[in-house]
Amino acid sequence: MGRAPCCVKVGLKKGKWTAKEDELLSKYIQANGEGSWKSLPHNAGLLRCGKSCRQRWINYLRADLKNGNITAEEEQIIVKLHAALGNRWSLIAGQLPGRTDNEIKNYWNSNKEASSSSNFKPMENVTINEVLPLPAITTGNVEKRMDTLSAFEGLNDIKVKDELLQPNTDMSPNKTAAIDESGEFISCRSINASSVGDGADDNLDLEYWEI
DNA sequence: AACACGCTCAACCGCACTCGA
DNA sequence: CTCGAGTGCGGTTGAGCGTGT
Repeated sequence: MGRAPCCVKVGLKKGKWTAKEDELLSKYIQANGEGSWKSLPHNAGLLRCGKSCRQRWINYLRADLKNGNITAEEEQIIVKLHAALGNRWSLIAGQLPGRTDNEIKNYWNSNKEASSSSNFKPMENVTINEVLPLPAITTGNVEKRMDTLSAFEGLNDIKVKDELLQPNTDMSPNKTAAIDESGEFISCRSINASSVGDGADDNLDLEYWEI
Protein backbone atom coordinates (compact mmCIF):
# COMPACT_ATOMS: atom_id res chain seq x y z
CA MET A 1 0.00 0.00 0.00
CA GLY A 2 1.67 3.15 -1.19
CA ARG A 3 1.27 6.75 -0.27
CA ALA A 4 -1.94 8.39 -1.39
CA PRO A 5 -1.68 10.50 -4.53
CA CYS A 6 -1.22 14.20 -3.89
CA CYS A 7 -4.35 15.20 -5.80
CA VAL A 8 -6.64 12.81 -4.01
CA LYS A 9 -8.97 15.53 -2.71
CA VAL A 10 -12.34 15.53 -4.35
CA GLY A 11 -12.74 18.32 -6.88
CA LEU A 12 -9.09 18.95 -7.64
CA LYS A 13 -8.54 19.31 -11.34
CA LYS A 14 -6.03 17.32 -13.37
CA GLY A 15 -4.84 17.46 -16.94
CA LYS A 16 -4.00 20.36 -19.21
CA TRP A 17 -3.76 23.85 -17.78
CA THR A 18 -5.99 26.53 -19.23
CA ALA A 19 -4.91 30.08 -20.02
CA LYS A 20 -7.12 31.30 -17.16
CA GLU A 21 -5.39 28.99 -14.68
CA ASP A 22 -1.98 30.11 -15.93
CA GLU A 23 -2.99 33.71 -15.41
CA LEU A 24 -4.23 33.08 -11.88
CA LEU A 25 -1.05 31.26 -10.96
CA SER A 26 1.26 33.83 -12.53
CA LYS A 27 -0.49 36.76 -10.92
CA TYR A 28 -0.47 35.14 -7.51
CA ILE A 29 3.22 34.29 -7.61
CA GLN A 30 4.17 37.70 -8.95
CA ALA A 31 2.30 39.26 -6.05
CA ASN A 32 3.30 36.84 -3.30
CA GLY A 33 6.39 35.04 -4.50
CA GLU A 34 7.12 31.35 -4.78
CA GLY A 35 6.80 28.87 -1.94
CA SER A 36 4.03 27.56 0.31
CA TRP A 37 2.89 25.39 -2.55
CA LYS A 38 0.53 23.52 -0.29
CA SER A 39 -1.63 26.54 0.42
CA LEU A 40 -0.99 28.37 -2.84
CA PRO A 41 -3.78 26.78 -4.91
CA HIS A 42 -6.42 27.72 -2.37
CA ASN A 43 -5.06 31.24 -1.95
CA ALA A 44 -4.79 31.74 -5.69
CA GLY A 45 -8.26 30.37 -6.36
CA LEU A 46 -7.04 27.32 -8.24
CA LEU A 47 -8.54 23.85 -8.07
CA ARG A 48 -5.16 22.22 -8.42
CA CYS A 49 -2.80 20.53 -6.01
CA GLY A 50 0.34 22.35 -4.91
CA LYS A 51 2.65 20.03 -6.76
CA SER A 52 0.83 20.66 -9.99
CA CYS A 53 1.07 24.43 -9.47
CA ARG A 54 4.77 24.23 -8.68
CA GLN A 55 5.50 22.15 -11.74
CA ARG A 56 3.48 24.41 -14.01
CA TRP A 57 5.26 27.49 -12.70
CA ILE A 58 8.77 26.06 -12.84
CA ASN A 59 8.46 24.45 -16.25
CA TYR A 60 6.32 26.88 -18.21
CA LEU A 61 5.39 30.13 -16.56
CA ARG A 62 8.63 31.52 -15.08
CA ALA A 63 9.71 34.70 -16.81
CA ASP A 64 13.32 33.61 -17.28
CA LEU A 65 12.52 30.53 -19.33
CA LYS A 66 14.02 30.25 -22.78
CA ASN A 67 11.69 29.45 -25.64
CA GLY A 68 12.61 27.49 -28.72
CA ASN A 69 14.56 24.38 -29.52
CA ILE A 70 17.71 23.20 -27.81
CA THR A 71 20.66 24.67 -29.67
CA ALA A 72 23.67 22.69 -30.85
CA GLU A 73 25.76 24.34 -28.14
CA GLU A 74 23.22 23.41 -25.48
CA GLU A 75 23.08 19.88 -26.83
CA GLN A 76 26.83 19.52 -26.43
CA ILE A 77 26.60 20.71 -22.84
CA ILE A 78 23.74 18.33 -22.12
CA VAL A 79 25.60 15.35 -23.53
CA LYS A 80 28.75 16.15 -21.58
CA LEU A 81 26.91 16.84 -18.35
CA HIS A 82 24.80 13.73 -18.75
CA ALA A 83 27.95 11.70 -19.18
CA ALA A 84 29.26 13.25 -15.98
CA LEU A 85 26.14 13.29 -13.87
CA GLY A 86 23.82 10.68 -15.28
CA ASN A 87 20.09 11.35 -15.15
CA ARG A 88 20.42 14.22 -12.71
CA TRP A 89 18.32 16.52 -14.77
CA SER A 90 17.99 19.29 -12.25
CA LEU A 91 21.77 19.60 -11.97
CA ILE A 92 22.10 19.63 -15.74
CA ALA A 93 19.34 22.20 -16.03
CA GLY A 94 21.16 24.33 -13.48
CA GLN A 95 23.98 24.75 -15.98
CA LEU A 96 21.64 25.79 -18.80
CA PRO A 97 19.97 29.10 -17.98
CA GLY A 98 16.37 29.21 -19.09
CA ARG A 99 16.04 25.45 -19.47
CA THR A 100 14.15 23.16 -17.12
CA ASP A 101 14.89 19.66 -15.94
CA ASN A 102 11.69 18.41 -17.58
CA GLU A 103 12.65 19.97 -20.88
CA ILE A 104 16.11 18.46 -20.83
CA LYS A 105 14.79 15.09 -19.73
CA ASN A 106 12.31 15.06 -22.61
CA TYR A 107 15.00 16.16 -25.03
CA TRP A 108 17.36 13.47 -23.86
CA ASN A 109 14.74 10.73 -24.01
CA SER A 110 13.88 11.77 -27.55
CA ASN A 111 17.48 11.93 -28.70
CA LYS A 112 19.39 9.45 -26.58
CA GLU A 113 19.95 6.99 -29.41
CA ALA A 114 21.82 9.63 -31.36
CA SER A 115 23.60 11.05 -28.35
CA SER A 116 24.85 7.99 -26.59
CA SER A 117 26.76 5.93 -29.08
CA SER A 118 29.74 7.03 -31.09
CA ASN A 119 31.23 9.88 -29.13
CA PHE A 120 32.52 7.87 -26.22
CA LYS A 121 35.81 6.08 -26.59
CA PRO A 122 37.89 4.03 -24.21
CA MET A 123 40.14 6.24 -22.19
CA GLU A 124 43.83 5.68 -22.75
CA ASN A 125 47.02 7.41 -21.74
CA VAL A 126 45.46 9.09 -18.79
CA THR A 127 46.48 9.32 -15.20
CA ILE A 128 43.96 10.65 -12.78
CA ASN A 129 46.08 12.39 -10.27
CA GLU A 130 44.22 15.09 -8.51
CA VAL A 131 40.93 15.82 -6.87
CA LEU A 132 39.51 19.20 -7.68
CA PRO A 133 36.28 20.86 -6.72
CA LEU A 134 33.80 21.55 -9.45
CA PRO A 135 32.33 24.98 -9.64
CA ALA A 136 29.25 25.16 -7.49
CA ILE A 137 26.09 24.02 -9.18
CA THR A 138 23.00 25.84 -8.06
CA THR A 139 19.54 24.37 -8.30
CA GLY A 140 16.79 26.50 -6.89
CA ASN A 141 17.94 27.74 -3.53
CA VAL A 142 20.29 24.85 -2.96
CA GLU A 143 23.96 25.14 -3.82
CA LYS A 144 25.71 21.84 -4.31
CA ARG A 145 29.45 21.44 -4.59
CA MET A 146 30.98 18.24 -5.86
CA ASP A 147 34.46 16.84 -5.64
CA THR A 148 35.64 15.32 -8.87
CA LEU A 149 38.62 13.63 -10.33
CA SER A 150 40.74 15.62 -12.72
CA ALA A 151 42.26 13.79 -15.67
CA PHE A 152 45.44 14.71 -17.47
CA GLU A 153 46.51 13.20 -20.75
CA GLY A 154 49.95 12.22 -21.92
CA LEU A 155 50.87 9.31 -19.66
CA ASN A 156 50.96 5.67 -20.64
CA ASP A 157 48.85 3.85 -18.13
CA ILE A 158 45.52 4.50 -16.58
CA LYS A 159 46.26 4.96 -12.91
CA VAL A 160 44.37 6.44 -10.07
CA LYS A 161 46.06 7.30 -6.83
CA ASP A 162 44.54 5.16 -4.13
CA GLU A 163 43.89 8.00 -1.77
CA LEU A 164 41.86 9.78 -4.43
CA LEU A 165 39.39 6.96 -4.83
CA GLN A 166 37.00 8.08 -2.21
CA PRO A 167 33.31 8.35 -2.83
CA ASN A 168 32.21 11.92 -2.73
CA THR A 169 29.00 13.09 -1.22
CA ASP A 170 27.14 13.70 -4.42
CA MET A 171 28.05 10.78 -6.63
CA SER A 172 28.37 7.08 -6.24
CA PRO A 173 31.89 5.79 -6.96
CA ASN A 174 30.94 4.45 -10.34
CA LYS A 175 29.49 7.72 -11.46
CA THR A 176 32.41 10.01 -10.94
CA ALA A 177 33.08 13.00 -13.11
CA ALA A 178 36.43 14.23 -14.24
CA ILE A 179 37.31 17.67 -15.48
CA ASP A 180 40.48 19.12 -16.87
CA GLU A 181 42.31 22.15 -15.52
CA SER A 182 40.15 24.56 -17.48
CA GLY A 183 36.97 23.07 -16.13
CA GLU A 184 36.00 21.14 -19.26
CA PHE A 185 34.45 17.75 -18.68
CA ILE A 186 36.70 14.99 -19.98
CA SER A 187 36.13 11.73 -18.18
CA CYS A 188 32.75 11.17 -16.90
CA ARG A 189 31.41 7.70 -16.44
CA SER A 190 31.82 4.00 -15.89
CA ILE A 191 34.46 3.86 -13.23
CA ASN A 192 34.25 0.24 -12.23
CA ALA A 193 33.22 0.31 -8.59
CA SER A 194 35.08 -2.91 -7.83
CA SER A 195 38.32 -1.19 -8.73
CA VAL A 196 37.81 1.68 -6.38
CA GLY A 197 40.23 1.51 -3.55
CA ASP A 198 42.13 -1.50 -4.80
CA GLY A 199 45.36 0.29 -5.48
CA ALA A 200 47.18 2.74 -7.69
CA ASP A 201 47.75 0.31 -10.55
CA ASP A 202 44.16 -0.70 -11.13
CA ASN A 203 42.96 -0.57 -14.66
CA LEU A 204 39.62 1.12 -14.68
CA ASP A 205 36.92 0.79 -17.22
CA LEU A 206 36.74 4.42 -18.21
CA GLU A 207 35.10 6.18 -21.07
CA TYR A 208 35.43 9.80 -21.91
CA TRP A 209 33.95 12.50 -24.01
CA GLU A 210 36.25 13.34 -26.86
CA ILE A 211 36.45 17.11 -27.00
C1' DA B 1 -9.10 9.96 -47.38
C1' DA B 2 -8.27 6.84 -43.76
C1' DC B 3 -5.54 4.42 -40.89
C1' DA B 4 -1.29 3.04 -38.42
C1' DC B 5 2.71 4.24 -36.36
C1' DG B 6 6.19 6.98 -34.10
C1' DC B 7 7.59 11.14 -31.81
C1' DT B 8 7.15 15.06 -28.70
C1' DC B 9 6.20 17.07 -24.56
C1' DA B 10 2.98 18.47 -20.78
C1' DA B 11 1.58 16.49 -16.81
C1' DC B 12 1.17 12.93 -13.28
C1' DC B 13 3.04 9.77 -9.83
C1' DG B 14 5.64 8.13 -6.10
C1' DC B 15 9.96 8.02 -3.70
C1' DA B 16 13.59 10.66 -1.38
C1' DC B 17 15.03 14.40 1.05
C1' DT B 18 14.76 18.47 4.24
C1' DC B 19 13.46 20.80 8.09
C1' DG B 20 10.84 22.24 11.92
C1' DA B 21 8.05 20.85 15.92
C1' DC C 1 16.09 11.73 18.43
C1' DT C 2 11.77 10.97 16.04
C1' DC C 3 8.08 12.00 13.25
C1' DG C 4 5.40 14.16 9.82
C1' DA C 5 4.44 17.84 6.51
C1' DG C 6 6.21 20.05 2.71
C1' DT C 7 9.11 20.08 -1.18
C1' DG C 8 12.22 18.38 -4.91
C1' DC C 9 13.36 15.14 -8.25
C1' DG C 10 13.35 11.53 -11.75
C1' DG C 11 10.56 8.01 -14.08
C1' DT C 12 6.52 7.23 -16.59
C1' DT C 13 2.27 8.08 -19.04
C1' DG C 14 -0.76 9.46 -22.58
C1' DA C 15 -2.83 13.01 -25.63
C1' DG C 16 -1.90 15.35 -29.69
C1' DC C 17 0.43 15.89 -33.81
C1' DG C 18 3.08 14.71 -37.97
C1' DT C 19 4.40 11.43 -41.36
C1' DG C 20 4.23 7.29 -44.07
C1' DT C 21 1.53 3.80 -46.41
